[in-house]
Amino acid sequence: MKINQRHTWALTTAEAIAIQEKLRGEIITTDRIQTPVRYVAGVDMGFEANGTISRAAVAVLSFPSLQLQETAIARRPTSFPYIPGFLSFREVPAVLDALEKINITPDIILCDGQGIAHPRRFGIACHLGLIVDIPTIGVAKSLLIGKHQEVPAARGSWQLLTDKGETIGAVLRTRTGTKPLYISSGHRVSLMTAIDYVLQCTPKYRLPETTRIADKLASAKQ
DNA sequence: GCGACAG
DNA sequence: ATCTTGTCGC
Repeated sequence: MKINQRHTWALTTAEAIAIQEKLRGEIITTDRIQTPVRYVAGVDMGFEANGTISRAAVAVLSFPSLQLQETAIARRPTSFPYIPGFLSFREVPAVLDALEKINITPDIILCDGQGIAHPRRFGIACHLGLIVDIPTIGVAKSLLIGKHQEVPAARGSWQLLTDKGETIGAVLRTRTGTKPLYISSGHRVSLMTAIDYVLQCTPKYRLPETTRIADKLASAKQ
């Protein structure tokens, strides 16, 4: 698929903050999804050589059948350190390389990390969604920011995630008795719709099938 | 100043 | 994320 970059990636944290604060205004948190949704993609990262090489993997699955359709892997030198709040500057460049190799344009992308559940409301799902202009959902395995009440143990249970009086996402139990996932709008997807798609993509395990497959690809070097 | 802190 | 074996539990 085609990709139109919005800015360069060799940045200081001060420049990164300026970009986040500028681009956050373009984020759409209501549904602007091409329906019916036929393809859902998952992206995940792996690192090699003490973290100096970034490896991104993309898996495109059919929806709602969740059958694997296409995969791609991309490698490139890591150019930004891991700093909480700036994950997209470290991971998005390699993810874009991998997405460029994909022939099927996904209708929705599930990202490994937060969407607007971020200190400046601009997590990796927002950043990626804005650049590729495809609906994105933030699916994080742990909390970055926000508070929430205890989530009941049953699959499908969820609680709102809030910060400074704002709703920024939801904490969702995708499998009974396992740790919940942190869901938030990336771009062009509302929170309720995000919860719905994440549940439809987790028929059996805690993590969405999309990210599970991308995860295997990103780990299985090659 | 003291914690918290996606992957 | 990554370094790493066996082990506890459904």
